Amino acid sequence: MIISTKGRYAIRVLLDLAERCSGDYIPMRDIAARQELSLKYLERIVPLLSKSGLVEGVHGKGGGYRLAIDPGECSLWQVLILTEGDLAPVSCLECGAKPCERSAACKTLPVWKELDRRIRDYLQSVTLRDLLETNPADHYVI
Amino acid sequence: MIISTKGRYAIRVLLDLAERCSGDYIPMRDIAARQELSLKYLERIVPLLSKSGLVEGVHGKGGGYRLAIDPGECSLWQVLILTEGDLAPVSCLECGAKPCERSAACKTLPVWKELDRRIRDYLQSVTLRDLLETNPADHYVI
DNA sequence: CATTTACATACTTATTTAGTAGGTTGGTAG
DNA sequence: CTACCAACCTACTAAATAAGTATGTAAATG
Repeated sequence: MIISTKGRYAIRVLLDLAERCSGDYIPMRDIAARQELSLKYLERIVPLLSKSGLVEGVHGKGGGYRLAIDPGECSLWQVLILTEGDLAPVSCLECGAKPCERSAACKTLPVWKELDRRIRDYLQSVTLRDLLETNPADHYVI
Repeated sequence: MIISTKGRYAIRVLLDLAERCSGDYIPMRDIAARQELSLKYLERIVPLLSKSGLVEGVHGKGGGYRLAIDPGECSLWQVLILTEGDLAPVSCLECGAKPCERSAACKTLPVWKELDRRIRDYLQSVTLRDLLETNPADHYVI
């Protein structure tokens, strides 16, 4: 598993916000209820999105969150690196990993790099808007 | 991280065996030394490959392991599912995960399925032989 | 029978995951 | 001004996973 609940929930919150972007602020309490997720847990996740300017939060009555970006301009990759920190498929590619002495001769490293690239490419190619337009019923398992 | 040391070490062991497949049995002690990996840890990993017929082990003096398959016929995916059990990018896709009640309406699920498919496709497309032929120096980071 | 090597089981230590608990800060309505 | 609401912060916890170690047993060879 590369992507934990943190990243998945973050995307669901953003989609929920995108689906009802009237300009009003939507309290996390509502989103947690709709998405059937722990409010307390979401309250730990969403500030990560807030700090990076993906959403803006307003305190107090009538407050809540509002999408601060165009869903078409926000890729899943962008969201996931905020919450997961890193999506490296192997620990040797994690940012901050101490450089491996065998890397120059490592026959497997190129595969991990290519896998990493493919994962990043795909997740960068999918935006929140793409998911909004998705009708899950259109997809069937092959 | 989807792929732990278990899977990565398994591949390195298989490559080591493939590089010197004279028909002789090669003791894990030698491979551990060459690859600079813990012998004891490898002794826990390699039986997984042995049970599935990727390698054959022979006890006693002159014993060790020998590749039992054609490196060109063995994909990395095949090796990794043996050692990792599962390479699902999200827990909802892990085999044995309890089916999610929201899955029919879940707008994110198709993305995870497609990501899963791309990871599997790539890892199925790379064989041990491909890695043998690899000269790591040919690859540069972009 | 002694040595060598594969194979098995149980433990350990650190980290990560998926939250909970309990508060503080800032803004709104009455 | 005060009650309320909602964002935000910090610390904690329980369970699982990762990455090994330790200590054996089983089988083959010389």
